[in-house]
Amino acid sequence: MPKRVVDVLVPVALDRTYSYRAPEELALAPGDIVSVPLGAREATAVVWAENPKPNPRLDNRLKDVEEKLELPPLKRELRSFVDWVANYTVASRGMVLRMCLRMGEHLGEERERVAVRLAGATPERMTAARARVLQLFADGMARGKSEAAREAGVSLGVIDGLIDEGTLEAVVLPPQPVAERPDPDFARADFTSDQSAAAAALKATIAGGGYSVTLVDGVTGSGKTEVYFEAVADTVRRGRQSLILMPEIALTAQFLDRFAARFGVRPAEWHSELSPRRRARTWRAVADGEVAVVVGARSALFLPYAGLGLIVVDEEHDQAYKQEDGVRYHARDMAVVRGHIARIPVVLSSATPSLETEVNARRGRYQRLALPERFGGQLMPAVEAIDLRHERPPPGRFISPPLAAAVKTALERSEQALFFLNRRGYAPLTLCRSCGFRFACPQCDAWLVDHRFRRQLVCHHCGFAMPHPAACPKCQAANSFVAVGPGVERLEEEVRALFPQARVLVLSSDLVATVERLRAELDDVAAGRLDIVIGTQLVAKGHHFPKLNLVGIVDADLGLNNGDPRAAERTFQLLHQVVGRAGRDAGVGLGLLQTHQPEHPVMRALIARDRDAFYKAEIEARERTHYPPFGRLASLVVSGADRHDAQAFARAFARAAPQEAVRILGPADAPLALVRGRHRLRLLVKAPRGFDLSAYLRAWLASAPKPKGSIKLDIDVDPQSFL
DNA sequence: AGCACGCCGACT
DNA sequence: GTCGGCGTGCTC
Repeated sequence: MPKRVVDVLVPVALDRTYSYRAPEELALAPGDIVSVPLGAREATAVVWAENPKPNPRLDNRLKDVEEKLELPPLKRELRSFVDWVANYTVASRGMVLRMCLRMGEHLGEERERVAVRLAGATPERMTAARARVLQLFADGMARGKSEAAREAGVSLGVIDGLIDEGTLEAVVLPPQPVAERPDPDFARADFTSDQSAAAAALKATIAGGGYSVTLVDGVTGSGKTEVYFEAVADTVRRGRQSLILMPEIALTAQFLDRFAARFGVRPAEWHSELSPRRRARTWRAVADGEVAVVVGARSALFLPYAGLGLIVVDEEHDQAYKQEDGVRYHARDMAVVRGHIARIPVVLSSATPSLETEVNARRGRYQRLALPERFGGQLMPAVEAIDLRHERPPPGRFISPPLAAAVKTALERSEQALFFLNRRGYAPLTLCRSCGFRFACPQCDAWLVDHRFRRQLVCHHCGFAMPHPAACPKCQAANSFVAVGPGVERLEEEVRALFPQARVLVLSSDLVATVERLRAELDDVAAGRLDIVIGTQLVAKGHHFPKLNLVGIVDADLGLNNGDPRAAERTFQLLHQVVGRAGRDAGVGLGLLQTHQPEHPVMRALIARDRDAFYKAEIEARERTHYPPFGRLASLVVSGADRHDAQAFARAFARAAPQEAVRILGPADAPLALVRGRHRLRLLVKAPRGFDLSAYLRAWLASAPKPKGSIKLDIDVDPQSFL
């Protein structure tokens, strides 16, 4: 009697399942997590299906399933989701499964947590630092070492010294639970009538528990979060799990505290910076259903929830939801898919919805809950343009006289001002005044950005960096370099010259030493210990600055003219968000946009505070050009070490395209034709709305030549970025 | 994605 | 003579 055979999906770059013999004693069923031999190694894999009729040609090649792991099986809901995502993104099912199994080293012992507490003996020598530590520990509580050092405001050395003296002792703590049970009734929200109405409507929508998509649409400060917290509370009451997706997890300490203020405890976190052990424990706790609420970055969408009951996508328009390497998926879109498969409600939240979501809401496919007012009666900031064609900054400067005057006034009123410039470093281009030489990256199609703080010229695409040379590499001229264009570091020089008395902080991702340090700096701003903040995108997100009343956008046109079909949408969303930082507690704020094109629909909509006008114009433009969501796109990027090989392959590949209702553009040089020493060509597939692009691409791949050697083909269904 | 197998350069 | 570079191809 031949053994039973099961088909197993292994988490490697394979689309197919492999068949294995199933030893009777393992009693395997679909979803079981197993260990199987794969080539020379062992792989943790998942039983995908029973195989009643194994291929006879495989008879003598079949291996046995090694063991069934002591883990909850993957539910059918998650398995269907894996199949769906793989099919849609044209990725292998194995690679999608891998995202679900990213649990790190789930086996092995729990590492001991060591804390310190008061042991009794007073130290022989008393110092001010030691006194602060003793005062902190006077309550008899045990604390983590670094935590204690931070709270007492001393270095770790002081704590260690006290342990050596026997004043403090180290104790082993029980493992910290992944998350405590949130209490849905911990704190009642104090709602405005708008919020109450929205919360009631949302609760009514999700009461049935079935699939639905709701857009919570409201400006920053209108209380969207508190409204969807009510949906989370109801989901907790029903004993189901909630997932809150966030674009950036590193910066959400404030968010976690807000959650704790409503539910009494912090939620479980899931993001790339979790330690392997914490990751493993969280994975397990999610799978066991011990965790009620997960707040996570996009990868949290692939966790094996025991009983998922709600998905919230916060800031649903954020670009960070698109995974740009490996399996290229959009977490917001896939959240809707998972919600559909799991038959649960999905909540999207945004002040500036993506065009896709806005169109779905207008068509009634998504329910819209509008929160038109700011919480506490604050008004949205006034927005004005500064026309750079008439109001020119002095030569080599970037702050126009009216913007400088407005900042001066704000400072005189003891208010804070923010300069927003979405460009890191000192200057985006350096050239030689005597011969015209420009510093370019040797392996990318990009200029090197001058980073004076790091004393380097840096490529923002591959990370290449070189010291700033003393003389021109081409004509040997000394002291002949000119910095062209502004970056935040250069802006800082200008700001310090204009406002020598002001306390200035530059916030830029490359200047962030640690997340802790950044949080401290953000707290300094919030507490009013700084007067002027100069920031990149980093300041647009997630942090509340109560004393900030003026926002100056140094280059509102930046990012508008790069040929990206989503440029207008992105610029609108970003500028809207940044301008919204102004005047959150201190009366009416002001946003000033320095622009060369005040007539542009983006600027006009921002100035008129007429969001609808922007959506109307942009929807019309997309409809006319058949761009998403009124048509579908896929991008195929061919790259290779040799330009001619890459070009030859791209052409041969294009010739193999099946003839259907699609238009194929290219191959043409990709917008960044050279990255990390690889030449890139792009094919763009434009298809009508509702066209099955994935099936088309799969058919194409099957009949087209396969990439060989260094040639690589990257497929991106629904591309977000055109760079 | 790993990992082995395989065929050409600088070392014990 | 071998160690090892990473190109190619397979994994039930």
